[in-house]
Amino acid sequence: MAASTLTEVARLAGVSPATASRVLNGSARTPGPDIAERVRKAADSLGYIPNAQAQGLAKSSSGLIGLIVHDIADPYFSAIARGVQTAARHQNKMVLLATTAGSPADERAAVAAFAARRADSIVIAGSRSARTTDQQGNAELAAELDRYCRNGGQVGVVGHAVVGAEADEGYHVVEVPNEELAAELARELAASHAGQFVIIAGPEGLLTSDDRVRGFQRGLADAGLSPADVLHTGFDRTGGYEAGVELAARIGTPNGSGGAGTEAAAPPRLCIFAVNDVMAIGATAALRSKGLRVPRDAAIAGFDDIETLRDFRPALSTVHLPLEEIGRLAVPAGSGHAAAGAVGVTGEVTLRRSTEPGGEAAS
Amino acid sequence: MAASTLTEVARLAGVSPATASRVLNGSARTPGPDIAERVRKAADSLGYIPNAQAQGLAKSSSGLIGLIVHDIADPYFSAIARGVQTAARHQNKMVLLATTAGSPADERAAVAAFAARRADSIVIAGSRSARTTDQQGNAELAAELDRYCRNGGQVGVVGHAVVGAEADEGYHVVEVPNEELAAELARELAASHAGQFVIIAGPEGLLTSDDRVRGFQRGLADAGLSPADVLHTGFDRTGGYEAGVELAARIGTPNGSGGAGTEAAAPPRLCIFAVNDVMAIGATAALRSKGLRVPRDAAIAGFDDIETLRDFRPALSTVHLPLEEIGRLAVPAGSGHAAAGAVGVTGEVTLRRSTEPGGEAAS
DNA sequence: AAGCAGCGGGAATGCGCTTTCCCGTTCTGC
DNA sequence: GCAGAACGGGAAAGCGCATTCCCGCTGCTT
Repeated sequence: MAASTLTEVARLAGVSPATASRVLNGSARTPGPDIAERVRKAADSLGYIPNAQAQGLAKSSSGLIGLIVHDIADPYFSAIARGVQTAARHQNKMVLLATTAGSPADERAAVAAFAARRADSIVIAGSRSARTTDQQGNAELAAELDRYCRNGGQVGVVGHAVVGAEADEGYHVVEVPNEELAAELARELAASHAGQFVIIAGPEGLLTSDDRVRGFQRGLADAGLSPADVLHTGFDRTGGYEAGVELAARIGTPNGSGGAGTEAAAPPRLCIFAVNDVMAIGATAALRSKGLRVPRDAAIAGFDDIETLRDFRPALSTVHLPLEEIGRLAVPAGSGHAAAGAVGVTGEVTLRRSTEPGGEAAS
Repeated sequence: MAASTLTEVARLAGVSPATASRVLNGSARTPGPDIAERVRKAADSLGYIPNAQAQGLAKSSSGLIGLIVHDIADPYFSAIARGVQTAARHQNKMVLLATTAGSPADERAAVAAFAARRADSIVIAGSRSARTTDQQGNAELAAELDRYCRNGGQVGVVGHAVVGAEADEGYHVVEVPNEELAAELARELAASHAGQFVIIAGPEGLLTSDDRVRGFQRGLADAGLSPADVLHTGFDRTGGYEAGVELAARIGTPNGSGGAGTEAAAPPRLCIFAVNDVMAIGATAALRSKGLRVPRDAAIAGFDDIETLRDFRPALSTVHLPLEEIGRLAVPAGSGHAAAGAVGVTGEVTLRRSTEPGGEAAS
């Protein structure tokens, strides 16, 4: 028993398909109430479900929003995805998901797939990469996006404009002030920390990471401090952990435990900035596994303010980002002319226990 | 400049649309190599992207997999979503996302929308509800699903068969042994805990929650203990927090802090089972906010083993569930006959610090 | 009373693609 | 050497729907 079609409904109702179509979708022309009723009843009794593909073909629009993320299980992306989903619902559209692990080639493929499905708009949430190995991929991605836009598609990008895209029409970006916020974080930390600063960064060339690093260094400079060491590693928990292991070695044996050959005087406490929360958590875990304690033996701060991590102890100092709102803003307005351009969001430096200056004293 | 069509490609290549179609999609009949080359070149130069809607319409299949979750930002669901996404990729299909907050009405609507898009299969990940207020909604959902299956759709359900669905063809469920695992958890905990047991459960009628509660009680009974108190609350962090506040009051002032009117002898330590990790975290936060410490003043265990929470301290005792695998298994096999039936996964009780018996003694 | 606007309904066309059917050609087998 | 098979290509018929155009009708104007 195949799904019933509009024609069947029309036949059952004793009207033409045209009329049936008119009553079942709010067309401009509304047939008489009696007929409408008949059609609706027929549709109901047949369990009629319009074929969205056919509708899309005829109207050339699909009610689809494409969403591209690196990894949907990453809390950063899933928070954004929630926002996108919310916005989609308001436009009553559905969201098509693609995960790409950040590979420009995969992203290009995803854009093409979305274009093939005639998605009304595309949201790209992942951080862009500027590595030379990705250069070609980025160019192709940009070309694909441009073509999509030229064909009337709308695209919203989180964070950074896609490298090399010629923002025609219908191309807008949600600007996240990563650099400014990181600078602010650095300044606030600098005010209360005497020790050295270290940055745990993502792979070089990952724009979001680079921005945050740059901002943090600038903030340090603003405070009259010299630049922090930068450790490049994976942009995830594992990366943070590995960097944490290295830093633990650098910090040395914690005071109080009877290590051999420890210096007599405690060195000034290290202050670690991990470019995202998940990395910060990983680093903290590594430190802990080496017998070090946060914030006693090292202060640590992250970025993003991931909700799931909010109950983590010591409470993680971080920069709050309105992730869900970012997701909402990233989806292009359904109706109306394409508002090309950029909207901004603001974050907030949120200092918590993990960078408490009193850390040295506390248990 | 509208997207170019197959016909344009064909014209440019000097062949018929039929031939062009045959070369651009692996049809059974492959045209001659010279012609194929010509067509491919034409397609390339035009930047041809096939219109998936039209293809779908013609082939009546869409390459879409519908995924229904309560909330994509919930780490439980996003982990499953990752698995689904992986499986989809292997079938090279795309996933369509719908979030419903667990409302059967919304789920029904989502299924209808998926059906309208002619999704090849649907995965329902959220826990089913058996509340009487949802009864009608559930029935409608079941009916919608049945219809979808009858029309050749495949559906995969995580956890529980949809109440009232008549498993025709193409309906399969990934069985999660919630009850057994909860029982096992209870038995293991019972072996080392002298104090009372309390369960923080989700809303009554939420099947996953009910199963876990039932299993835990059974495990307690197996160990010769009387049933635990059950607190029903929200199935999320907030619910856990609220329950935690109440339990904190029940536990009373922690030993050592100078509360007035504390009993002289420490009462046996409470052992709390929250039916999922996120709730357990919420409860822990509540306890902590009341000055209580885990596991010293209360032991606590969760369920799911959410990855993002793995660095939480005290490390949360829980039941590990292979969430990603569950997601993968939930998506119906793309090709081949619909393997109706059920596949099972196994979890593993994972005891960690939060229920350590030595908790009373440790700092 | 005749003419015209306006409306409710149907016939027909096309969206872009797949696929069946058909036809002309070349290759095979006896 | 010729019948028939096998093959390579094109014409055309949909897939299910929206929509334009058209037609007969009612109700109004002058």
